[in-house]
Amino acid sequence: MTAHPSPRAAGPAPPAPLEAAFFARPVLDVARELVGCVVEHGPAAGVIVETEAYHESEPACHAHVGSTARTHVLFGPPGRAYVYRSYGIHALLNVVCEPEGVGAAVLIRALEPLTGVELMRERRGLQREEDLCSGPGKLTQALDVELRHNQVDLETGPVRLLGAAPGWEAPRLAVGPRIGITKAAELPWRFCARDSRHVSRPWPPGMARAGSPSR
DNA sequence: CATGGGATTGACT
DNA sequence: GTCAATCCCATGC
Repeated sequence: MTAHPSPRAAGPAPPAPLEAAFFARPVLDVARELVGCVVEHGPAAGVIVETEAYHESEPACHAHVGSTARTHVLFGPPGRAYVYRSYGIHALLNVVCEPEGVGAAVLIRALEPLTGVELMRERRGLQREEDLCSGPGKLTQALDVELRHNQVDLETGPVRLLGAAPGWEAPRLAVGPRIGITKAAELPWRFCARDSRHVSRPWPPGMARAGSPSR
């Protein structure tokens, strides 16, 4: 608006899109490190505060049955979206991981709203910020992610996955079993930002915790 | 071609 | 705490 824009006037530089090489690694590493990264669709974006890992070697993963019309994308190039309909109602967003040929993905389970919060409120029909993206079906509604985004390249968009948000470079994590599954339910493959009020479910008391996203 | 099972959510007892 | 809504798709006849 004025003649002397300061480099800091617009806030920190937005993170760059994550590249395919980031996702072409063990799915557990990617699931841990995605906490703190940003999902963006047009004007709406949020910081990932909860993920789960899925791998073809265990039966909770859709890729466990092999490559079918539904699971084909899971075996394809890393960094693409796998979006499927859950319980006939909700679209759930995953990122394909591991090298091409290996069926694996990270489920994005919850976000902390970052931009476009009013648009999220309209889409969700709710006001409380903690209710907008605190679940895998909620965040897709808030970001308008649908089945048409299946197989989208998350580096180029329109739905994009960006690097760590400012201040989220190494969030403390809580680790525990995945939610809502009956098979391989014992594996501790769920990763949450510790103490976040935007996770899909309150953290059960006495559950194992870990301090750092990696190493 | 018929059937059944979900990586959920919101409303209700 | 319980439960129904609703649709994609894997499986089996």
